[in-house]
Amino acid sequence: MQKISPSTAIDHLPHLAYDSVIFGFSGTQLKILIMEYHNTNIFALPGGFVLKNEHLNDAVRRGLKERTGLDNIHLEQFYTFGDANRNNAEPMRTILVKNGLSPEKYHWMLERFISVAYYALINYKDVVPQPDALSDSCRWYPVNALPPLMMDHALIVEKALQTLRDNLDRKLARGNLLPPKFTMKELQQAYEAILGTSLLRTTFQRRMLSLNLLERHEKQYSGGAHKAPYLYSFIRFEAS
Amino acid sequence: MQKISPSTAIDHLPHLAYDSVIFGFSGTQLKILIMEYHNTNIFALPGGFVLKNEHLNDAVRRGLKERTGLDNIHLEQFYTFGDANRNNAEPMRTILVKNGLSPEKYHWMLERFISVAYYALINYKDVVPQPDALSDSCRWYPVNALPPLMMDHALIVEKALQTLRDNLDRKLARGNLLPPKFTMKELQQAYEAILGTSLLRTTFQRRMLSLNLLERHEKQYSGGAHKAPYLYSFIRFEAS
DNA sequence: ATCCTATTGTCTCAATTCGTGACAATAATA
DNA sequence: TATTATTGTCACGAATTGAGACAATAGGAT
Repeated sequence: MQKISPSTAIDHLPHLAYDSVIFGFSGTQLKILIMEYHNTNIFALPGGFVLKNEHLNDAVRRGLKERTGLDNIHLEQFYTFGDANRNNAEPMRTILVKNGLSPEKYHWMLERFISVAYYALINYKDVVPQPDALSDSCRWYPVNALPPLMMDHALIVEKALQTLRDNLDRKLARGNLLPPKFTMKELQQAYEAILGTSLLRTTFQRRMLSLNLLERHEKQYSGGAHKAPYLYSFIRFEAS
Repeated sequence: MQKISPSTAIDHLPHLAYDSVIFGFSGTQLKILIMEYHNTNIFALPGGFVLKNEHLNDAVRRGLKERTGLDNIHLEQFYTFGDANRNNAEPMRTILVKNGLSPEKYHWMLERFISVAYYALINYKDVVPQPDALSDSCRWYPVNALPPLMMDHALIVEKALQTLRDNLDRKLARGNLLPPKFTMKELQQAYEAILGTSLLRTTFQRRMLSLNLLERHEKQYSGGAHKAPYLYSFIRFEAS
C-alpha cells in the first residue's frame, strides 16, 4: 500500500485498490517484489489506491514508480478480484496499530476492497526497491519461495503466472525482464524460469529465430573458454 | 443498467459497475445483446452495479439472469475499464429525464465509473431477452452490425472479441454458444463467425477430433438429400 | 426401383514444423 | 599447439497441417 493520511479516504475512490505483481529475473530465478509491514510479519503485494480523477492505469504506474523508480514500464492488467470478503480488517488493524495510527480514523482501510491486479516485467538490475511509509521492506523473493502472503495475494500471484505463461513470446518481447541485449542462453533461462520446465537448446533457438522478434547484434566475449555467443535484442513494435 | 431506485446509491458500491458482452450464435451470425433506453436512441451493453456485500461475480450472474432468465452460465471476466473520464453524465442525464427521474436525486449515476467487463456464451434459442426499467428493448445484434454504442462500449465489445478469439477451443467447450448436440458443420460455422475467417472443412474436422473435446452421438437426419452428419457434444470437465 | 445431387467422413500425399542428435567453429587456458 | 566448454547450424525422422480425392450416404426426381 502507498503513503496514506487521514485525507486519503476522501481523495480516493472508496473500496477500490490495485495490486501489482512485479516480476524480475536474476540468473536463473524468477522473482517478485513483496512488501513487509513494520514489525508485523505481514507480507503483501505492492498496491495502492486510485485518485478520484486519476486513470486506473496511471495510478498503477504511479505506484510502480514509487516502488521501483522506474517509468515507462509496460504494465498488463490481468484480473479483478471482487469477492465480498476481500477486506483487510484484521491484518490492517494490526498494521495501523504497529504504525501508531488509529484504526478508527482509518476505518475506510478496513472495509471491503475490489482490487484490480496488474503485472509488470522489469529489469532486476535497474531497481532498488523502496518500501512505503507503512512498510519495513520491499524485497525480491523467488516466486517458488514466497513468504506467506496476506489475504488472497498468493492467488493473485498464481493467476499472474498463469497469465504470463500463455503467449509468453509476445509478453516477454514487450516487457523488460531481460536487459536490452542478451544471449540466447539468457533468453532460454528466462523462459525456463517462467514456464517451470526445461527446454531443448536447439529447438528453442530455432523457434526463437523463426518468430522474427529478435535482432542479432555483435558477439559477447565473456572471458569463458568457448565460442562467444551473439547478443540479441527484441524488435520493439508500436504500442497497442 | 439494472433496476434502480433512490436507495441504490447507498446499497451499492459507489463508482463501480460491470458490463457484460453476451454472445449468442444463430445460423452463421455471431450476435450480442444490446439494450436501448426509453425514447433516447442510446444503446448500451447490459450492465449493473454491485451490492455492498455481494461477490462481484454474483452481481454479474444476477444481471445475466435478469436479462436472459438463464442460470448457471459460464461467465468470464476479461478486462476492467478504469479511465478517469468514464462517466455517463450526458447520456445518463437524458436517460433519467426521459424516464421521468430527477438527475439531482440520481446524481451518483452521473459520476465516474470503473467497470469490470465479462463475456458469456449462451444458447441463442434458450433466451427471450428482457429489458430493464429504464430500457425499451434488449435485443440481439450481429457483432458486425451494431448500433452506435454509448461511451466506450464499442471498445469493450472489441476487447471481448479479441479475448474470445484466443484459445477459442477451450472457451467454446465451456460456454453454451451451441446447443447441447451439434454437427461438425455448425461447430465450424461458429468458429468462422468468431474468428472472422473461413476454415478448411477437412483440416477443421481432423483438428477438432484430435483435441479430444468432442463426444460423438447418433446421426442427425435433417431431411436434406445427402449423407447425415453425426451429432457431437462437448465433453465437460470439472469446473476450474 | 433407379438415377441424381448435395453433403459428409475418411484417406492420401506433399509441405511444414518439431524433437533429437551430430558436428564444426570458436575463445580462452594449459 | 592441444584441450575444453560452448555455441550456431545442419541433418534426418516423426508429427502436424494444407489441400484435394473419393467413396458413402439420404433424400428427391424420374
